[in-house]
Amino acid sequence: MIATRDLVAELGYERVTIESIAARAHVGKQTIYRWWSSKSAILADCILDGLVLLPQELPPENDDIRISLTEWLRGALGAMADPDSASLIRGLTSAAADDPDLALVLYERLTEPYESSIAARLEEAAERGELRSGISAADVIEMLFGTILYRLLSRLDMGPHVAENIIEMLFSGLGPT
Amino acid sequence: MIATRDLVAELGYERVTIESIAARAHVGKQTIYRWWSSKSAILADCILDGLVLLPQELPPENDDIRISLTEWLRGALGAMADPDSASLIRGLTSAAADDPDLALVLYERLTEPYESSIAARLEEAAERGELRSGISAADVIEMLFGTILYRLLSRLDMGPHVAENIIEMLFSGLGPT
Amino acid sequence: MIATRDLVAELGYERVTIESIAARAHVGKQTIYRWWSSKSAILADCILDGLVLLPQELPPENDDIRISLTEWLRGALGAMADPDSASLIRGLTSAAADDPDLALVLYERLTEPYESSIAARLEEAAERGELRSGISAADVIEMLFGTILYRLLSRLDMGPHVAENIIEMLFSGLGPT
Amino acid sequence: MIATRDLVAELGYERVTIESIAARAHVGKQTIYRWWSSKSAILADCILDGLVLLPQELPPENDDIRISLTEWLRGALGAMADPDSASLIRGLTSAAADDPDLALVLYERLTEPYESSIAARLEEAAERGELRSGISAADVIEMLFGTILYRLLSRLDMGPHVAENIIEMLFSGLGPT
DNA sequence: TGTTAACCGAGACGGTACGTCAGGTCTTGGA
DNA sequence: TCCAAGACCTGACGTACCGTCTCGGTTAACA
Repeated sequence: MIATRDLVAELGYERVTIESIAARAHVGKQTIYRWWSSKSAILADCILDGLVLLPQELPPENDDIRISLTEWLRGALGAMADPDSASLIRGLTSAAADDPDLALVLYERLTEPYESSIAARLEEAAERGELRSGISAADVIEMLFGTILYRLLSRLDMGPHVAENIIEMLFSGLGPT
Repeated sequence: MIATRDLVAELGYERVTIESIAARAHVGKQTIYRWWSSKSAILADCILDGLVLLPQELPPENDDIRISLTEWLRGALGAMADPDSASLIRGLTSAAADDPDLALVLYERLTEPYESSIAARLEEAAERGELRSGISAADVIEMLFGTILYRLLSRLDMGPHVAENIIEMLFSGLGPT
Repeated sequence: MIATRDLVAELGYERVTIESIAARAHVGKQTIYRWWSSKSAILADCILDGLVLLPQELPPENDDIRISLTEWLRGALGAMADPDSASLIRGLTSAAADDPDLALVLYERLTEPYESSIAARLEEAAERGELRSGISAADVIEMLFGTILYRLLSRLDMGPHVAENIIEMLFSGLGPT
Repeated sequence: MIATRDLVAELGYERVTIESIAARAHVGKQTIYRWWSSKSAILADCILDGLVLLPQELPPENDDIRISLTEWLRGALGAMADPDSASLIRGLTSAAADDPDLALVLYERLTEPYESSIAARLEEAAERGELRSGISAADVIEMLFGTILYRLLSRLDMGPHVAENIIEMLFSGLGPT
């Protein structure tokens, strides 16, 4: 529901009411309850329908994997610099914290498109010798998403240099050279 | 306020009402409003007063840094395996997503005790040759906390082997050996 | 609203709360506020709907006017001897003291049925030579109602002999014989 | 308490709170509760202390009793024409309707000063042949006060001609000449 | 084309919690 | 020692939304 997404972006999840959604959509409250059982369920469907924008696709395959990831992360962080997007994602976070079902939907929706794609990219890169072997795409995604989420909630800087730092640390590792 | 912390742990942040806090604390509602302006402000004070338990201290200095971090992470993840603690942290997350002021308090309270301690440990470790140089403690903390948070919200596994995987990846990095 | 009338009779106007009315009527508070703007407005509607009982009709026409009035007054005072009725009327008084609109409704509702009836009776009686001419029915009603009200508020005796005393004084006047 | 009288005059009885009285008088709330048990009790004392204006004393003895009463009633009604006084008396009425104790105090304070005085005047007048004998001062006072109260609550006219009508009816009686 | 059924906006309903106000009691710190 | 100042518990206020439940008016399918 477009009205829902817009209202969450405008006001934040907590401040959006079902009545306000109904009013904004020029729809009766009952019509909403006919299809969804809760506010978070509406959001879950917004996500499934792709109404909530997620970070863009990975850059094309022929790139260096490190550059690929850096650009992707830069794009994702950049999207979060937009106040409405940030507000929306914080709303989703709030909703997911309260509702395990929504959390599951959100998790799958967020990771699915990336997991297979990134897994393939990492594998190819490993074959090209750009990476060491034995790396789990899920772990990488988890770490990157977790970091974005943490910065988002902490209202930390989302500037472009941040992406480079993170990828640098991720690639080089902490161990001695 | 102890009543607040307990209720958030029991019911989740959203389901806690100011009235229920007042009733649990055998206190008038007005007394709460006299001292705090919102539910999240109470939570912020709970955090500042140390009523909300955070993961335990780092292990003793003489350990290998990698083992130190692994154990610390294992402990932190283990704490999140307790449903009440997990519920409390999810509540804090939800509150922080809605209230920038609380987010700031929470962020500072969470990172302060670790930042200096971990920074020192990392520095010593680097001197002992266990780490490469130029590593930002803040970045490490951010990545670890972000990962914990992400797993918590996604209801992912918090088992002990997870800590090892993460530290392994973090130390080795993604780059080719 | 029957619940309102009963509660006012039981507890007195000041001690009746909108919440208690809502609870007694098994109704949400908002439903009451949707239809009435204040407690006194509810009472005004009770009066207009005839839910509040007023003293009975005048006795039949063929009576002597003095006996008629005496009996009517005795009946009215007798009704006030019932604690619930007395409490209800005191409640109306309290409400009327606070709310001019209610006072108007109450005044009209109280006097209307009597004014025309008593006026006609007085006129007939004057024609029969039982009364001197030039008497205003409104003034008589005002004096009788005022006296009842005063006795009611002062918790003075409402016994049957009182009616006779009052009518005696009213008919004979204070002047020398 | 002067502060009370002023506040009642300014705001009306209903809108005056004990807290506002305390604040205006630069006095602690407890000090007020030490001496009075309720807002209406304070007002009762205000009346007793003559801070609240009540109808003036009867005119001097050498007047004709009928003129005396007419002037007294005119004065009383005139005082009620002042919105502040009327509001105050309505407040007392409301309080008396709810609180039998206050009603008693108020009744005694209101009638006492008049009863003995009017009783004596009526007796003298009867001796001078201005009145018929056997008249109860209490009944006269009750009727006059009742009428004033009724007009006050009904928001009826308090103009000077009203006094004359009432006294005329009271003296002449309803019976045939 | 006219009748009927499903749908849906609008919004009233019984509720819960909100944040505020005032009541009456209890504690305290300065005169 | 007294008392203003004001925190405290209580309970009612009037409002915002909740999720449920009728209402009419419109639309679409069938007669």
